Amino acid sequence: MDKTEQGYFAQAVYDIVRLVPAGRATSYGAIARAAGHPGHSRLVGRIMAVCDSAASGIPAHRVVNSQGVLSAAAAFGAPGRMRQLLEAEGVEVAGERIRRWKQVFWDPMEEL
DNA sequence: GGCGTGACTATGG
DNA sequence: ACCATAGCCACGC
Repeated sequence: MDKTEQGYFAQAVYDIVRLVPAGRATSYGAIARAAGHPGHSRLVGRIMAVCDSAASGIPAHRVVNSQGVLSAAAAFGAPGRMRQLLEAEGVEVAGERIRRWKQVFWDPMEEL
């Protein structure tokens, strides 16, 4: 995957994240698949790490790992910030994990 | 080019 | 439910 292709991929990733409804969340792997690049979940993570959600308006807090764990928590400045954003939308979080993950999970593929 | 690293995932104990 | 292992892929040194 060359630099240019990654640019388009990054755009696709951001577009998909913007579609995630408040109160729901999706995973890196699900996004990678929906963007047409299964197997690039780590790349999705790297892309999200530089998205600057505060300035871009991208709801990055609605992206967690395949188990519903807030693996990106450390990137939201103050500890507990990501969790706070989720709970403000009605998502219950126990420790670092989203409760009733199976129900909260939102699959981008089902919206196409 | 080798090697460690990371906002990942699936599988097995 | 928790931990280890093994694929995975792009980056930086």
